[in-house]
Amino acid sequence: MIVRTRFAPSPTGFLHIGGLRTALFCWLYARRHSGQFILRIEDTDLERSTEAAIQQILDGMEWAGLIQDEGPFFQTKRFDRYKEVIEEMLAEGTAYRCYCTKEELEQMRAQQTARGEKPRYDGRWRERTDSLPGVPSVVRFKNPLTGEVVVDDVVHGPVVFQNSELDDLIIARSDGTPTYNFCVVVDDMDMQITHVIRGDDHLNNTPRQLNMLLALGAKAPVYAHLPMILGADGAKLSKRHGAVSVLQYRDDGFLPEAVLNYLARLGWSHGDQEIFTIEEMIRLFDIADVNKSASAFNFEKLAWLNQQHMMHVPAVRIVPVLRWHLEREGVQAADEAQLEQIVLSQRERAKTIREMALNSAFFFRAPVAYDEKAVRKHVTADVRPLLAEAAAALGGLDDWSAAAIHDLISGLAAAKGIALGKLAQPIRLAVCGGTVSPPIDATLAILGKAEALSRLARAQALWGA
RNA sequence: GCUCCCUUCGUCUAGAGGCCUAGGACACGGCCCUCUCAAGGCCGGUACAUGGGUUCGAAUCCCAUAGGGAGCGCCA
Repeated sequence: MIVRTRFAPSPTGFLHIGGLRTALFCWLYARRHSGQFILRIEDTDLERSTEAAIQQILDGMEWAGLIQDEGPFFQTKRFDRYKEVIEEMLAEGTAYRCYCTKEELEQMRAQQTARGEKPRYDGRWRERTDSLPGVPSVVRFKNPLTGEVVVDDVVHGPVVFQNSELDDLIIARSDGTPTYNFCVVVDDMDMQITHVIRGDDHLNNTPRQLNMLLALGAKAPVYAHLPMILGADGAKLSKRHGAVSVLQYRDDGFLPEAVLNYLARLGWSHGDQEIFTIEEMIRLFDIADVNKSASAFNFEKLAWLNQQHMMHVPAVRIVPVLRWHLEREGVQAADEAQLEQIVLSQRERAKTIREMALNSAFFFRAPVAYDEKAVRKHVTADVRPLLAEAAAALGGLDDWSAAAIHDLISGLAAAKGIALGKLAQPIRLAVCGGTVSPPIDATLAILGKAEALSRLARAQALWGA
């Protein structure tokens, strides 16, 4: 059997972190079993689905690297097929027409609620064969009245539902269009989905879908219902904390592999390992090991993981991303080798690549202002001559490598009997404008001799050194 | 209201009856390293929701209770 999983978002909003995790688990499972991952857009809600949302989902999936083997399929393009199945069911008697008006149904529900019962359709048209001419009708699935349905869920274990709790759901609206639960069933059957992996908010829909699948003579897929992701405060994910587009994570400077790693570790683990490459996730991930309980989204841990990935991945992996973020800050950076050096020296001091870009802009723009307080503290009367001496010595340095620069500066500091910091900080201020940068030798080396010396000269003139 | 699901440090988790005076990670505090900021190393505190069983023995099994969540649409 070839494993076939699917991710089936509805384009009524952006792809957020919860959807991405569902997609990831589907994708990982398919990859691990050399199966196929199918992308299906569930756009039957014509009112709320938008073209922008579709594009946004596609972009998000691409950024994350979760590439489908088949699709994207669109349910709106399959209406003929759904209609065909509905006709079949009507003919076979597994579905029937119901002529209740919306008002009638509302009234029925109101009465049931008043009696403390669960609101549901009472089956008043189930056995009728007549029709009301001129009155619009819907088509309902004839759900079994007795017995039970067992959803043998991979993460939850067997979950039993009584058929008596289930009512006859509408599969075709009065305008003839099919409804969600029905489309899912037909699609999963037609697309030969073997493993349905989705959020556990769908667990309650599963027995109905299973009954329909059985009525259609299809083989039931394996189900796995994933726990939800909550906001940092433990409440439902909202726009305030994480329910933003996954593309926002790209814009904020996160690596897709870090986001995926973080998502994988939400509800799943492999011993004490925290950092996983994509390959490791594929090799080690199994839905059977997924937890049952919901988990809260923790931004700090994601940031930490992002930095871990930045430090572990080859620097060239980061270069184009850094370039992209620099450009968004209005900095044009052409030199590949220089960018690589920046990544190497900055990645342990930034949680995100955006932060790295912000911290590295000074390499491309000479400081226009200097941290006043720091200047007062570090550029004291006694160090001014030393600064001049250092600048002069650097001017005579032919080998502009970090090692040579380091030898020169620390040699000078030693000769003068002062701590390295006494000299490094003023130089740092002169070339960066602030007190934070990579080690001073690396900073100067990356800057280049000409640029470094010109910045030093400018600062000296300003400070009267 | 009814049905279904969930419950180990603040957070993510390990834990499949004795290996648990509950392990790891993020965050937090302290120390070390140190030219800044980081990164790194070491140390520290904090958790089995509650109550009953079962058992020689329970975080682990069973039952209640409590709390949280989902579903109950001509939405998906």
